[in-house]
Amino acid sequence: MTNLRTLDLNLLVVLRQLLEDRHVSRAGEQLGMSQPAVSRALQRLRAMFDDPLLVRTPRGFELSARAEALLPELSRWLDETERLVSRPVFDPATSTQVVRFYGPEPEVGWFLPPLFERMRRLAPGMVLEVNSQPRDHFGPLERGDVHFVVTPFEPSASTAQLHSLRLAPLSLALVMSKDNPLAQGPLTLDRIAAASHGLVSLTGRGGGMVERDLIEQGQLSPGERLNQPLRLSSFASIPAFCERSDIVFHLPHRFAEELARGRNLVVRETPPRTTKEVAYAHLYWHERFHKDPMCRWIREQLKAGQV
Amino acid sequence: MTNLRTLDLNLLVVLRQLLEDRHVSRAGEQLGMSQPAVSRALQRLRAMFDDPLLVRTPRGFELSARAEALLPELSRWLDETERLVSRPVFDPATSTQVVRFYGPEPEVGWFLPPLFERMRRLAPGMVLEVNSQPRDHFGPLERGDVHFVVTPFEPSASTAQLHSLRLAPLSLALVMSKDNPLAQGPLTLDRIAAASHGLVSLTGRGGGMVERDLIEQGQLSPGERLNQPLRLSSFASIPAFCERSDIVFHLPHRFAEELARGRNLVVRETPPRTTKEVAYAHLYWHERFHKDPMCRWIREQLKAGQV
DNA sequence: CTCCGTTATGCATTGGACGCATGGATTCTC
DNA sequence: GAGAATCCATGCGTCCAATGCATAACGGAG
Repeated sequence: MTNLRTLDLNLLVVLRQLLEDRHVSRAGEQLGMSQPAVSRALQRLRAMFDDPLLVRTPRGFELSARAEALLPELSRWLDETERLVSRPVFDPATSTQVVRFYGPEPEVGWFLPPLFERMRRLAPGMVLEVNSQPRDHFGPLERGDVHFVVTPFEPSASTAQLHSLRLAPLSLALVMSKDNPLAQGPLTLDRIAAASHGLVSLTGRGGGMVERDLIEQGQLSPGERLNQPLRLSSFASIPAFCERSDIVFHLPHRFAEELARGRNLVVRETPPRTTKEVAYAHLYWHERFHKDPMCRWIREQLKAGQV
Repeated sequence: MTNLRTLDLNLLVVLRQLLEDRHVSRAGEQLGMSQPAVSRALQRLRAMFDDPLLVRTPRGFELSARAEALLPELSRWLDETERLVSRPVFDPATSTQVVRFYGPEPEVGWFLPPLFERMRRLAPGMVLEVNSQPRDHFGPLERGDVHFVVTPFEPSASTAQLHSLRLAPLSLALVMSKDNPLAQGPLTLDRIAAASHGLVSLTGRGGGMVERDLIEQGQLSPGERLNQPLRLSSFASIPAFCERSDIVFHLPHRFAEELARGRNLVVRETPPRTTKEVAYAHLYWHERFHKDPMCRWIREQLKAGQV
C-alpha cells in the first residue's frame, strides 16, 4: 500500500483544476496561485503519479491516458472530500434522528413537553426518547448513552466536560379540591404548612423541595416534618386523589391548570416566597455533543420553548 | 461550498489514526511523527471541523458525536484516496481493454500476429484493433486515436513527443513456383535482379525496398527499374499467382513458409546483403500512453514475441 | 497529596511552497 | 522567415508553517 502520509493530498485539488483547464496559467488564476506555483505543483503531481498527466501538443496541453482516466474519478473524489469536511447540516424538517434524554420525573414531565410540542411542529420525523429509570444521573451522559439530562441535581465535581443550561424556573401553584378549606380564604404560608401535601416522585426525592422551603421560611421548625400522607409515582391520578381528599399538590402552574381542567379542582397561586418555591432544573450535556448540530438545535428549541 | 484549497487534506490521514487510537502519542508512533506534532495536528483538525473530535473522559479520549460519524466515512474516504493515487494495475488475464494500432500492410501482417498470439494466450479478454486505411501515419497518434503505430516510415521532424521501438527486422526470403528457373541453381544477386517480381502494397510503397537494395548492390543501375509486373493489395492470392507464373515475391521468411505450405511453391533464402534486405518497421507511440500500464504490457509482449 | 501517564505549549529550526523575474520553447502573424 | 505573443519552466530569495525537543500543565490513581 502506498503510504498516504508521504503524499501531499492537497496537490490533488490543483490537479483537478489542471486537468480541467489543461492550462497551467489559467488553473493558477482559478486557484489563486501564481503560474510558477502551479507549474511546480504539476511537477510534484507528475512524480506522485509517475505519469506526465499533461502532455504538450500543438494545441497546448492534453490529457495523458492516466489523466483521462483520473479526471472523472478525481471529481468524484473531491465531491466526496467536500462532503466529508463540510459541516454536517441538520435539517429539522427532514431529520429522522433520535434525541435521547435522561431525567427523573417530575422534571421530565414539566420541562420536556414544550420541547416536544416544537419538535412535532418543526421536526416531525424526529423521535424523542426519554428515560426516567431511577439511577445515576450523569453516568449516561459520560457514556454517551444519552444526549441530554434534565435534572435539578448538580453533577458531582468529578464529572467534568459537562455543559449546562439553566431551564427557566416554573412557578408553582397549589392544586386542591374545590371543597378543600384551603380553597377559601387567604392562602398564607402557615395555612399551607398546615395542610396535607401529596408529592410525585419516582426517585424518593421531590417533596423535599416544599418542605425545605417552608422550613427556611420559618413555617416549619427544623426536624418537624411536613404532613405528606400521599406519594405517587405519576401525575395521572393526582386529580382523582385531590377531588376525594384534603390533599394539596405543589405543581408548576400551567401543569396544574391542565390537570384541573374539567375537574372539581381549583388551582391557587402560592404567595411570593424565595426562589425555592419554583420548580427548577438544569439541562446537561456532554462535551461530545456540544457541537453536534442536532443537539444544538434541540438546545435552541428548549430555550425558545420556555415561557 | 467550503474551499478545499484552504484546507489541509493531509490532516485527515492523521485524523483517522487519532480516531482509531484515541491516543495522541500512540497515533504519533504509528504515523511516524512526534507527539507534539500530532497534538498540533489535532488542534488544526478541531478548528477545521469546528468540533472537539476527541473528548477527555476518565478513560482517556473518546470520540465526539461528529467523530463517531466521521470515522467510518473517513476510512472509506482513505480507501478511495489510496485507490485514486495508487498505480493502476493492469491485469492482462482479466483486462477487456481495446488496444488500437495503426499501420500499413504489409507491416501489420508481418509484425502484429506474434503479438496477437501472445494476447490470445495471456490476455484473452483484450481486443486488438488494427486500422490500415491508407493515410497520414502519425496524425492518429497525436490525436490519441490509436495507442500504437507500426510503420517503416519515419515521423516528420515536427511531430515530437513520440517514443519508438525498433522491431526486430525480419529476414526476407523468396517465394516462387517450384517450376521457376530461379528455384534451381545458385540464388545470386544478378539472377534475382533479372527475375520478375511481385509486390504487395496498399500504399503504393513496398517493392521499392527491394529495388533500392539491388541498386545499391550494383545489380541495377540507377534509373533502371526492377521488373515488377504484379502488384497486389493483399497476401491472400500470392500463392495462386506464383504457382502459375514466373513471379517471385520477397517476403519475411516465416511468412513465406506459411504461404508456401502445401502448395507447389518453394521458399529460398536470399543471399547475404545489406540490412535493407530485411523487412523492418518501428513501433511508435505517443507520450500520453508512455506510462500507461496496458500499453507498457503491449510493448513488452511485442518485444518478447520477437524471434 | 504526590506520582505517573498523557497532552499541551514555548521555542528554535528547517524544509518546502510561493512569488517574482527571467529564460526557453513554440505558435501565430505578417 | 523574422518577429511578436503566448505559455511553461526554472533560479533565487523569502517566508510561513509544520516539526522536534524540552518542559509545563493537566488529570487520574494510589
